[in-house]
Amino acid sequence: MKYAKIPEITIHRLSVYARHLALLDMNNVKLISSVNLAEACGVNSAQIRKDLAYFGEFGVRGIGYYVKDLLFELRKILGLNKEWRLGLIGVGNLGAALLRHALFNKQGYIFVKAFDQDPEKIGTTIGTLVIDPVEKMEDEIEKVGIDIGVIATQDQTAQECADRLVRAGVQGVLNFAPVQLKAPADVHIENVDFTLRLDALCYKLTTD
Amino acid sequence: MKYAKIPEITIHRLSVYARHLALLDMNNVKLISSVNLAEACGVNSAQIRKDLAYFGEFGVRGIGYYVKDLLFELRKILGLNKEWRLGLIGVGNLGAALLRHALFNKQGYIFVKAFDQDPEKIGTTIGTLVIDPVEKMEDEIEKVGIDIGVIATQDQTAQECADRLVRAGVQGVLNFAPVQLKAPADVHIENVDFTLRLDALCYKLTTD
DNA sequence: TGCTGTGAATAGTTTCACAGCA
DNA sequence: TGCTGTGAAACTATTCACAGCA
Repeated sequence: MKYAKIPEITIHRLSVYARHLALLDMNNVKLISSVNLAEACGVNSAQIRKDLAYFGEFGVRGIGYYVKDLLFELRKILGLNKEWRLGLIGVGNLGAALLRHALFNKQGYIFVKAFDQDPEKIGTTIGTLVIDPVEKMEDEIEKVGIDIGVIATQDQTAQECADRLVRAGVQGVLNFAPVQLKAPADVHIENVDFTLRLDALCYKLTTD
Repeated sequence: MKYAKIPEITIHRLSVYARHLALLDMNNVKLISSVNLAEACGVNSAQIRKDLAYFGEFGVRGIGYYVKDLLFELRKILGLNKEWRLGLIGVGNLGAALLRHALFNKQGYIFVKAFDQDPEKIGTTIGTLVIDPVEKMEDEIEKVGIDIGVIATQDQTAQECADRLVRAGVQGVLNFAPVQLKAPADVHIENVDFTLRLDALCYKLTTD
């Protein structure tokens, strides 16, 4: 399935396409052309065709793409055709909000563990999850198994958490702390950093 | 100050550099070379020098960059040398977490308004902010003035909120809803979309 | 000497334009 | 006819390599 090195940005766009296709599918749209999909996703239509071409031929010439089929293929490419087990580190404002966020469960993402260092929080429940002490992180992860660690701690503790996740054998990290985490090359880190986005907005608002 | 069209990605990196410089400054580091800063930020040193070259010459040959000076310049370039007034739309789990998030106030970002449609929430207080009804959005924004609207509503209402913000004259939008918002060209939209990041993680974990 | 600033070379990405096929 | 798939062209971004200067 993976012929060449796929650009990261292509993967991000596939995810956007998949999202829009899911919407179309929900509205019972059966067929879409690259031009229409491109318009909805804010890209050039050749872009979409090129992105898809990395992985195969999913369209029908003269017709377009069958929404359900393409959605299925994209979800398979992205690896979304399975359930992903998440572990949350840091149940502060943001962490708790993530736990309660409906979108996760809807999309095949499921939080199976939550850790915090605050004795006041340990043992309390959010949704159906009991908050465990960070000290038990390695043991608990070993026990239940998680695919992705979600770091939502204070900036200063983020690196330490990442190290513990790595030690526990976790290979994927979603990091909400605005710090540059260091980890071995085989560990994948994605940063969600809204302060960077805010800064970019300020730049644009300042210059134009 | 703005000679040519600056790539968006350069702006993002400047923000990362600024963050690291702030850290260095806090630790009383006076001087840093592009090689050292590059290492800390995970980029090539020529990249840093090129990024800076868009805006001027900030270094000293044979020496490097004075941390305080460069930080000051970067903050000026990004427009962070003023206070930015934010308005929150949607005080759900995520919205409330953002309001309580310390980082914002620390960095010159300040929430001055919060709106929600839920009658149960309207009139209640989070921190020092009273939650206003969405219906009053245009009036209230006119009254107090905000620079950036932060959308943290349900996906289905995000576009409507964006439209109202635009009508109220807001030119910057930080959107947390995983939808592609439409707005006039002079309105700047930045998306914070952690589901896209999660999808990218899944792809990487699936393929390697 | 040891750094920055930058032209030139390289690498990567997007768009065009059209052949090929249902 | 009207779309996809794709080679080629255009554009953009990154890295190299070194001149220039404190």
